[in-house]
Amino acid sequence: MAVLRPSGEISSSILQSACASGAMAGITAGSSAASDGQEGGPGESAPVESDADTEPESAEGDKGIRVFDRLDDLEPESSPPPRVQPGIVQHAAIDAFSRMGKLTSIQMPWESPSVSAIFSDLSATLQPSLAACWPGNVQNVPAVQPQIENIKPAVDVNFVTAQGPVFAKVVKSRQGVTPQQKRQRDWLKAVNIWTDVCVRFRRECEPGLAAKDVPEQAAFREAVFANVEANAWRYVSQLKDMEAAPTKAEAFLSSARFAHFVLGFNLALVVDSKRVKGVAQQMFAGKEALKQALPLSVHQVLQLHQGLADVSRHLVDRAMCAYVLIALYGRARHSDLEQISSIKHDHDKYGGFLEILTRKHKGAKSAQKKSKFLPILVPAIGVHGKPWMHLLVDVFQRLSLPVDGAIDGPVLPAPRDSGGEEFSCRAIESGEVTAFLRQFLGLPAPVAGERGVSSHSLKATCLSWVNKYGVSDRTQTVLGRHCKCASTADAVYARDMCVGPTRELQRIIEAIAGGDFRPDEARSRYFRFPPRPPSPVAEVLENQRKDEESVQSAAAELEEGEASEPEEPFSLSPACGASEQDDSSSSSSDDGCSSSDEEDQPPPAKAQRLRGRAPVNADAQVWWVHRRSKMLHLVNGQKATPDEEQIFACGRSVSRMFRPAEDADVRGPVCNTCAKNA
DNA sequence: GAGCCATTTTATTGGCCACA
DNA sequence: TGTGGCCAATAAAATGGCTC
Repeated sequence: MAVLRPSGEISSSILQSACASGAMAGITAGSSAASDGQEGGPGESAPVESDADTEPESAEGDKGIRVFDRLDDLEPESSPPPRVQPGIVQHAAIDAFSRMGKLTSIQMPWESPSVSAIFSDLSATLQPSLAACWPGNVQNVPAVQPQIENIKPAVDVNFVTAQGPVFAKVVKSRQGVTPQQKRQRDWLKAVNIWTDVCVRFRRECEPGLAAKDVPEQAAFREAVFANVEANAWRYVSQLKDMEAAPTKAEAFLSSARFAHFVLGFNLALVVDSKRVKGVAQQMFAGKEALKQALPLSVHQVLQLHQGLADVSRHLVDRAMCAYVLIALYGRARHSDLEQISSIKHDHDKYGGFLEILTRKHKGAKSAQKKSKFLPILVPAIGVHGKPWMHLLVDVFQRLSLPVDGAIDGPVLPAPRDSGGEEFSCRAIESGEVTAFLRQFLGLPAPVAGERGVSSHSLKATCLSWVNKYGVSDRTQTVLGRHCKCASTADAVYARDMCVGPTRELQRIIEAIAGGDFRPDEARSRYFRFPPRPPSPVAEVLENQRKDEESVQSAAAELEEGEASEPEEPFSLSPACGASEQDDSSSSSSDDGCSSSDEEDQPPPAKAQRLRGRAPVNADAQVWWVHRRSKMLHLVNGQKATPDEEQIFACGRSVSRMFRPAEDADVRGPVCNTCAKNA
């Protein structure tokens, strides 16, 4: 009897029940990664329900829940199963079973047109008998349905199509589904599909278990499953001959691995097959070269600042400009801002940061990382040399959008109508941000094969600047918010760790504002020559600040005789933003503090390992070999500049661990990534 | 057939882990 | 510690279905 702890192992148990026997090896309860599948699913945050009143301990003494030991348990029983105590994961799995009869997306091999023609006379007996036949009390369990807001489509949108606010042209009319609800819906769907596969496999493919097994079906089963590796190889070979998408065979192998290692299908011959993997990799190597989103130019960022400050524009357009600037200066993915925890303001008209905390981000995969906040520090001074946070606060407050304290939702929800007075609970989507950027900046749609400017450009822009400016690898790594930076630090430490690099970014932004750094120019003209330190704008503002500080200090001494206190945080009142909008022509951050921060910084970390493709000149390819592993790597043999670091096509740097390959080396193993990128 | 929306497919990128 | 490989999350493009 499988006894399940209320930790969500029901999903694996059900799949185990569905899979265990014959062609499918059983899954060890409690060890299956399927139980980990709730990670990232709705079970991650929802508490497991308990019902101690109805759930006495099992005979084994485990306070678990007996759900289904075998699939046979799913057959109608004269007496209902003794106990059901579903938590959210259990609900999901039960709900998946309750929907089985509705699922038609999975086409079993014998249902394909060609094979079904052969077995057409068996259609009556091969009809999947998947009508739900669940124990009564299971049906009584309230299935977890996403509480989708406004099931009726929010089609109360009557967007202006001609001249009008940009957001009205790019924001789509969609159901108001929160990011959590969307995540839960996708998760349930995945559970449904895999459960469908498992149950139908067992019902119809295992000898003796099909409702009405017939000789023809058994023969077909034998033909298909007795030589599963050969069939898999024929399939991927066919994909290659058909010139299918380069990743399709790899995707097939990934599915086979999941089915084998997680669900317990006995597919070892497939996942270990050299020839299947070989064909998949040959196809994968045919992928087109990497085309990353273009970073925004300084001029385009200035346009966004202008849009935010332009009072003649629609408030929602200004809010979207502010959102884009937050993502840009915060080096945030669109998804990082989709479900934030809180916003904290720590800035004044001289600089500082907007601090956003989020727990839902791309790096949050392990349970440990999910428990940590990802701090996003946004510099308060823009490339126009002025503070801009007060405009953000002003616009958001006018729209009644939360901009301080706990948020627990998206930074910018999608407007519900063209009036921009109401907002849906759903977050603005990445596609809408991309469309807004292109519309607002007047950029044409990228030509086929190019990425152009997209929401990805927001994360890439500042990182491109710091890269061109030549800051340390550690600073780039922290600013890029790569998880390795926070892997050994708790949330508070990670937040403090970001301050120094973000100040460094602020100085780069000020250098751009002062004209000392021009990232959009050719490499040889990035920096002003001769250098002009410090910039007049920064100098004037610094003097202004010192003057004000001296006045405040003198006043404080006169009044209280106390030591000067820290500056007050930036006022969030609308009046503050409006009054200070125009009187500060430029600004700079506190360089004095940043220098001390630099001294406190730990020694630079080792260079970040680059991933993805590095450009390789087809006419100048040189193979190198790793001295120890004898693995061959490909490098572009022509440097753009003599001091340029050489990078392999796999993204690794050329080091003394490598040497140019000789004839004797060419039979050695080849780096798959280099081969793909060649 | 155009336009819109939802879904599916493909591409990108960072994390994690095994192994030498 | 360096290296290779796999997985997961996400973005964006492609596709399909529906309505007018």
